[in-house]
Amino acid sequence: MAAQDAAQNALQAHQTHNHRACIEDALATARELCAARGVQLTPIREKVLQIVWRSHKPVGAYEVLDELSRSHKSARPPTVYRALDFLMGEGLIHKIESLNAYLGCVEAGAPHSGQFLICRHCGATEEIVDRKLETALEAAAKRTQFAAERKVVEISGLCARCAR
Amino acid sequence: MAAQDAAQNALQAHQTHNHRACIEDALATARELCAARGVQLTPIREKVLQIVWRSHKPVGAYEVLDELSRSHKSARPPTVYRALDFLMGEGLIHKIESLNAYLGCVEAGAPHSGQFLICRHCGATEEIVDRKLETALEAAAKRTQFAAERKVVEISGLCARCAR
DNA sequence: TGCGCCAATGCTACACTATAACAATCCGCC
DNA sequence: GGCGGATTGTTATAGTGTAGCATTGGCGCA
Repeated sequence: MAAQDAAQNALQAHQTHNHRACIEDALATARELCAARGVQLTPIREKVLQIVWRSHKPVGAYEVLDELSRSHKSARPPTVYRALDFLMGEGLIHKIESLNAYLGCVEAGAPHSGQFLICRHCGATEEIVDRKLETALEAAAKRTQFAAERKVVEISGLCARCAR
Repeated sequence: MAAQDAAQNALQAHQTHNHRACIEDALATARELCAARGVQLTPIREKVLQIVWRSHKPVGAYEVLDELSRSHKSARPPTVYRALDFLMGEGLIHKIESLNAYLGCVEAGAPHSGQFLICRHCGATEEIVDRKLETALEAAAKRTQFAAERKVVEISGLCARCAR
């Protein structure tokens, strides 16, 4: 079954690393970063960050809400969007515009717009940091004296595993 | 007033070229292309294309619907989305993911994902065709054996006029 | 002529994504 | 104790997009 294969691929992708550690790293980094900046990583915000990090697939806001509701019964859409906005503001997560979904940032702390490879089959999304691509973006903007602020780069297709 | 200035800038941007001709070119190209491909550029589809081309700002689907309703009273959301889907399928318009809005394609006929410079002040959005950027995108994907299909590149910031 | 097919449109309802606006609470500080 | 700012609670609603089935209209063909 194709859907099963896709799920399997995503699962294997997760198994190629210790995802529990992956989440813990992200949370630890977030705690340090927030402490250093004097902003509050409240329980709700931390929980939302954890939910977003549960997989390497972008997660929709209402999916976050469903999950968050288990521990915070009073959670409503604004609860989630506020937390997501905070986390984006601190550079801890990214929004994937072409999916209206959110993904943990692998370079938390370094302010940047992300660049993403999104597999349309298994959903796994990888954030890449490509200096040449960054340079090309800057150059393209500069060519028309455009002052770039945010750069959205989202490449959809098939990941190596799903393409075989 | 800032909003007035922005509107003024967008207006001037339009005045730097003959936008009426601009629209007519787009419609003529679309007609030729559809005829050559044996697909139907129906009145609704043509009207939607014209509405999208009314400005160089991305237009929301419901904005299109409002406008379309004047000539087609029975128009409903599906009417608009079907037309937009058709036009995207034929490469006549692009969707700007970060705005959930649609923009006429300046390179109709040549299949491509667009690259866009979006001014957050006046809203004017320019489609650029940057070969180096394209190459950098391909290279970035290839690096992880990712089979790229669609590439979303949307740079937000301030256009030269609004940055002054 | 009448039938069947297919593309396009009509139409209702609904799902999903996101925000406005105001109230309540908590907590540190004077 | 009370003030002020940040956070969360709460209700309602705005904005974006699709499912699903009915209807129409043109075109080929028996």
